[in-house]
Amino acid sequence: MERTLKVLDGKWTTLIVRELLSGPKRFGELRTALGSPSAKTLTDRLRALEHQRILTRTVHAEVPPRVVYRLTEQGESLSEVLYAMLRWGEEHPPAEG
Amino acid sequence: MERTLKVLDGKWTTLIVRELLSGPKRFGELRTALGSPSAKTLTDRLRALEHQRILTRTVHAEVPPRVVYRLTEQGESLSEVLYAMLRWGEEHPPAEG
DNA sequence: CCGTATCCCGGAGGATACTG
DNA sequence: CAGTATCCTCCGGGATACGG
Repeated sequence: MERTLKVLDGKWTTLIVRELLSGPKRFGELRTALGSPSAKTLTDRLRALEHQRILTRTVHAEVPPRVVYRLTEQGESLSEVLYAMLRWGEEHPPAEG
Repeated sequence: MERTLKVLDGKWTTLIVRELLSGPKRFGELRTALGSPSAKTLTDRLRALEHQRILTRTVHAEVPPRVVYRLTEQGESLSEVLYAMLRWGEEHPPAEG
């Protein structure tokens, strides 16, 4: 469990993975979809996920540059965890004051 | 999903829930089992979980005092999420350097 | 035993300016 | 477009001392 908690650590990490479950996305697409975290923060999280082999980073040599992030097989397997989270959240709305 | 992320937020929260899945525990038992987080931190997290109806806090009027934390039905239902985390962690060990 | 009250620190994350 | 480079803020969490 500690392993999973470490991989999904950080304010944006889980949301990044969720976003990529619907297919590879560019840096800018991710920023917009997530609600515009700072570029620094997004870069930091993406690099961490890359080092943990959760996603791959592909730079296309074009002008302007195009950088695509794609989940690895390991990354996609996190869908099991995210789906459990989704289910729980749907079935247990916040308590009233 | 945001709901689940909010409930499980914090360095110790998920581990607290895991610990309580094996049955109600006292404050001191939790501290020991978790590896001695500070009393302040543990109290903060337990209070947050209590407000979110994930667990209940029962004070037994004895000397010395005995305070027992027990998962609610909602809290126990988080086992689905934690189990998915456990499974993923077991099946995907850390990548080599 | 189970906290509360203070004080403190590191580091995640944001704001802004700049670059290949 | 997709970052880097800097600087800064905020606050979760730890350390310590004390209280019911």
